[in-house]
Amino acid sequence: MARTAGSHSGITGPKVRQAALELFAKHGYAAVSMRQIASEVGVQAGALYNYTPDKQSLLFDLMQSHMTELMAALPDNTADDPLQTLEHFVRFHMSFHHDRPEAVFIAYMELRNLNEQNFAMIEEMRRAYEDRLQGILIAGQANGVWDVKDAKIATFAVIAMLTGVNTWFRSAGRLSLAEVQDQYWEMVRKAVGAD
Amino acid sequence: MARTAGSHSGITGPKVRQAALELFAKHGYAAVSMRQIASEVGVQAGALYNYTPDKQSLLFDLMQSHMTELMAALPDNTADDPLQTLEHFVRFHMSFHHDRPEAVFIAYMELRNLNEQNFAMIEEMRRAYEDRLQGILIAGQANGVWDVKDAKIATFAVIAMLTGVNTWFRSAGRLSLAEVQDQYWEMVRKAVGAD
DNA sequence: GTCTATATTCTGATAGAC
DNA sequence: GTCTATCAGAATATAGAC
Repeated sequence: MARTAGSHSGITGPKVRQAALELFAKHGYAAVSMRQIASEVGVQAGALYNYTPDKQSLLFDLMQSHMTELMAALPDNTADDPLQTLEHFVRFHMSFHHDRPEAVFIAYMELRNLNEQNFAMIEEMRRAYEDRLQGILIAGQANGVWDVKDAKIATFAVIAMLTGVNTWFRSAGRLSLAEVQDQYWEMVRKAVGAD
Repeated sequence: MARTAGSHSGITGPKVRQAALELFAKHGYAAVSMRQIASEVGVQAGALYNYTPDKQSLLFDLMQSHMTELMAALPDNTADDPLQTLEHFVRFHMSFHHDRPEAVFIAYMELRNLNEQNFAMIEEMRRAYEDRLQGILIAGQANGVWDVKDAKIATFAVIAMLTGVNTWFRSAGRLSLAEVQDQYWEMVRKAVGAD
């Protein structure tokens, strides 16, 4: 998008983040230059440094925002029925991840490009999210609603299965997201041994 | 590892591939320079070009070798019992992927760094592999051994679930691979609705 | 087959004008 | 807040000596 030199849109900050999100998701953090991001936004490379101290912070901000939004959007585990709580989690995870494929992709692919301190912060947020599912699985186990041998392993299995949908699902395809959600929920329900 | 300048080990080719495998898996294709690979091997950067025409070919060779080995190692679907065939696939997938974490990581993470033609070749091999699992699921469905609504979706779900083990499993951890295989097989068996 | 040296282009980041 | 110009270094790949 061409811009008049020196003009002030007032929304350059968000545009920088959006351009970085798209380019990092498409080509990878290491393969994208600050000049490419600037070109996408419509400014010169130097102007980016009004919005981020460096490239690493840009990546971290994107990942941190994503994880914060994920935790904020996650419904509380307040349903009386563990089976219903698990179903809510499954459907929530699938729809949330479906809505932001670029951020999800970056969150999984660019962990190794975070510096040590930033990596630790993102990992902690990821663990907190996984703990929510693990808590649901433990609760249902305690109540005899289902039968999982090891809640931690089941947590990993379910999250990997659900997140994998992003690699193949396309809205224009054979099935709607709702249909895919139904089928994944059925597989999860059976996998944990619920009736 | 230091090397005497000009010495001829006779195994530089494999060492180049091994160094690239490790470095690409650890830091990502785009983040690794030919100089880094050369340094790991113990030669100067220019010498690498006796073994690969360019960096892209090095990546492609690693991924193609991995997929070729995967297809070659995959057992034929010749068991009489579909349930046993599926169990063999699950255990094979888990142990094969456990044995070569670097190659698996690269095969999943670096697809976007392949050029168009190389990408098409790798994708075709991946599809052939997925088709093998899909064939198993369709056969068991036809025989009434289990009940999967959509074999393609179940294929994606199972592969994502199994491959995800590589992101967390460590041999030194709480559980052995055999124990994890048992638990994943139980979850897969239940998920497809087999007795 | 490996070396050294180099061509050419690109990189993240900064300085100072406006 | 954005520009132009620039620094210092790193990138892939090649050429030619040995």
